[in-house]
Amino acid sequence: MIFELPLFDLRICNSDWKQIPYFYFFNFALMYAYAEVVLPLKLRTSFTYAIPESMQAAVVAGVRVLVSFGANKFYAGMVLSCHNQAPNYTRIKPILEVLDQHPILHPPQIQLWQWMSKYYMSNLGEIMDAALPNAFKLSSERIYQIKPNSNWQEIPLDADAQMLADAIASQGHLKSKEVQNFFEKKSGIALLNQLIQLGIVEPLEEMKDKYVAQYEKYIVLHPDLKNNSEALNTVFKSLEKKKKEYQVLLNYFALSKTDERVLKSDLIIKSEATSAHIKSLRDKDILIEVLQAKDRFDVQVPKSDKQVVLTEEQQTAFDSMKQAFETYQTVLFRGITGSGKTEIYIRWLQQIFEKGGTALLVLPEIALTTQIVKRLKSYFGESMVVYHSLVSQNMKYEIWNQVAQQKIQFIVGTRSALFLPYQKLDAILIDEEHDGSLSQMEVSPRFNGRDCLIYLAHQMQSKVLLGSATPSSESYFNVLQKKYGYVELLVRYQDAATPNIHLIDLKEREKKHLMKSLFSPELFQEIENEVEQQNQVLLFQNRRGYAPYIQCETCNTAIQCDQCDVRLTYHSTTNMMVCHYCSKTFKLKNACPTCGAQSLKTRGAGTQKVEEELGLLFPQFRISRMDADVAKSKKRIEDILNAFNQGEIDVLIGTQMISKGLDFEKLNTVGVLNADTLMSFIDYRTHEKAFQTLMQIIGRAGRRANSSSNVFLQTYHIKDKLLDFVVRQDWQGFMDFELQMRKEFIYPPFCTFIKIEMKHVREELLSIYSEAVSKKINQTIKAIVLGPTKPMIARIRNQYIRHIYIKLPKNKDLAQSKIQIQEIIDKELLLLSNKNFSIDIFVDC
DNA sequence: AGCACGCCGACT
DNA sequence: GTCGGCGTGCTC
Repeated sequence: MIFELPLFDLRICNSDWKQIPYFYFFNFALMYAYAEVVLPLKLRTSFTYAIPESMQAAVVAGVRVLVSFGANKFYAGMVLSCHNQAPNYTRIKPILEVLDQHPILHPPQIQLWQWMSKYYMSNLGEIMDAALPNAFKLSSERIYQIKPNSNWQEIPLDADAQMLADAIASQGHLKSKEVQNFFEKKSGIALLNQLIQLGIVEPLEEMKDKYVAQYEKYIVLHPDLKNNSEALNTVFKSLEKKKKEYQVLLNYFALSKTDERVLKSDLIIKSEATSAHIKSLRDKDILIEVLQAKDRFDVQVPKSDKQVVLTEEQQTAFDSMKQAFETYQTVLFRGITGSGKTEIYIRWLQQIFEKGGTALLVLPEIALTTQIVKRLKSYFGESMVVYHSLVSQNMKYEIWNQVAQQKIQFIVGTRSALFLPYQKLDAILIDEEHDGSLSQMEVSPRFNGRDCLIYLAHQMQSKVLLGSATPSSESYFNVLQKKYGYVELLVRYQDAATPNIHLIDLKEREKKHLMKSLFSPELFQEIENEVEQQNQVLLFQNRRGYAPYIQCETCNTAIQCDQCDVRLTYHSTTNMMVCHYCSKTFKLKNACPTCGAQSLKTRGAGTQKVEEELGLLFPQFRISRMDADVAKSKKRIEDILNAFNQGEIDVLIGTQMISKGLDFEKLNTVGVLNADTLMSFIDYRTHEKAFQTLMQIIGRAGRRANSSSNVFLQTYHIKDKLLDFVVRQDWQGFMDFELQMRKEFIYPPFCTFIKIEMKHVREELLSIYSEAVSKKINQTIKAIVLGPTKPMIARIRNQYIRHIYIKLPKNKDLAQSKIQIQEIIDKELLLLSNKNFSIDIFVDC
């Protein structure tokens, strides 16, 4: 015996010694026969692939591999682990190619994905899809092309087949979808099969990069004209008769002050020109067009060593935060609006970086927080990297790789930044930790980003700072449970006055006929006074459109969407009725569809109506509106905010969108036209969200020192306890009350709350299935099971909906219970003839 | 998810 | 009689 054999586990080699490669004995630690691979599909399991000998060294957890899947698909999958546990099926495909030289995930991410998959009952494939930038995603697509060397032109074909063959030949190739839709009415598949059988066309799997670089057109002044005022003068003179082109050139100079590259679309909009005008200028060698990949938005500020100066109160808060971190890994920091939370973040970050540490700062939707990004950039300059949904795919790819190689010290990002491949983070700061934009609710995987980050922090032993003016009930509960440390900062920076809050009883004002349209006399008066003093007003109405519904005065029916159980919203800008749930639009009718009477009336008020009514009352005011309809582009949002900032708007009307991050000097008055729309009970979180939103809106007013500011809350429910807490700005009181209610009625954080949403086009089938699942869960699991219930909106896009709610006790059985629930859902589905159910599971949302 | 395979209505 | 509709099951 010359060398020692490593310990050998007989279970893992299928007791067939011949199968073990000889080098197995020499390099035991590196030799694995199989890899667990996640594919970017909605499948519940990972898949086992064989690792070819030649790839032994290259296939490790965290690299992407190219694999074949099914009859003829190829995907880039992610290796989760390598092992020698032979699966109990025979057909094991080999990995075809290793796509990454170095892992693009580290152990904390692999752990996180697996935790998320279990905790949120979602598929690993979906998590992978959500986590990776598109540049890392590859999949094959079936295409059809003319067989090389085919003598198809000599084969007689009927007219349609000939047309299809010609199309394929001229296009090079067609996709299945394109073939299907090739002929107006009938499908082209049959003809395609004919062509394949005749040996004219062959199917092929084309690997396609899902990532398409986003290019944008920029306009630059022709180099000959740069710094050549003489030539420029001549050019301007030559354009005297071409007014539009003259305009365009003028606007180019206006826009190019900060950057010589001006976005073509900006220039066109600003000059109210067309691309023809620009083309004309290009032809005259005055402007040139450049194509460039979309940049990350770069705030060009040089790095400085400037120190933050903390006020006495801020310093105290900072010190107690540091102290709290001695005991706790996570600290909740409650800093009221305008108290200067950012200064404290900056100071802490500076201390971390001085020691060579790394940090992640997560902010809500970055679009509205450019101000904070600019400020951070002025402190951290180039060492700070911004990562959010608007960053180009190119840049995301690059940032991802740099993080994986630990080259980045400081990331500022939105929710998606939590997936970056950190190996170690010293600090994770989550600003507005209560904010909804931290969780992904719309599509699976549905997760709470804050909770994922806390899990991640646990993996990496990072300190976590949760900041908010109105912390969430979950985080506050953790403070009460002594799981988190707690720090407050309740003094406004520079003694800015706290706004006065006026509750206004709409019932009473209406009874006395005091209302001026949608405005109480108090709010009306205040708007008038403020604008006259050149101050600005923000009006909040939580509904977009003109009227939330249209009702017939004769038969009292409201007009509904034909595929959802939802009343249609009337939009005055387009003169259409819109379903806010499926986005279907309808022409406005004169007569009631139910009784035929011509007595349709708009009911309620959306932002468009507020805008119109206000315009009628104050025709001289400059009024603007910001809601999802206006703000379809980031540019549009910025334009409105800039205009408001520069005092070009007197009154801004908006939905939730305007409740966040707006800090304006001259904004002293905020009006909430109907606070009740926030409070109509939808789920157990409604009150908490309403409280947070109202507090946030209040925070918009009076961020300037030495001036009194006013907030008007109009409501029909003047006695509502929630409004009482809002008026007193009593977060603590509200939370204590809310937690008491949650405890009494057993809601989170006193249980784990799971919602199962089931949909089907046939209501009877849905009832049968949902009843069965509910009953089974009730029998099998120790939990409170509610439902199935018909939700308030019981049908969307022709699909009927049922909800089952499960309150699981927070104990050791939790993970097991979730598995059981999933099993029941699957098993009951197998018992049914029709399986076209859509089932969505929400955990903790 | 996507795609192949399989069983029933409206057409040549 | 077929074509092609969708409903069902499988993918390492």
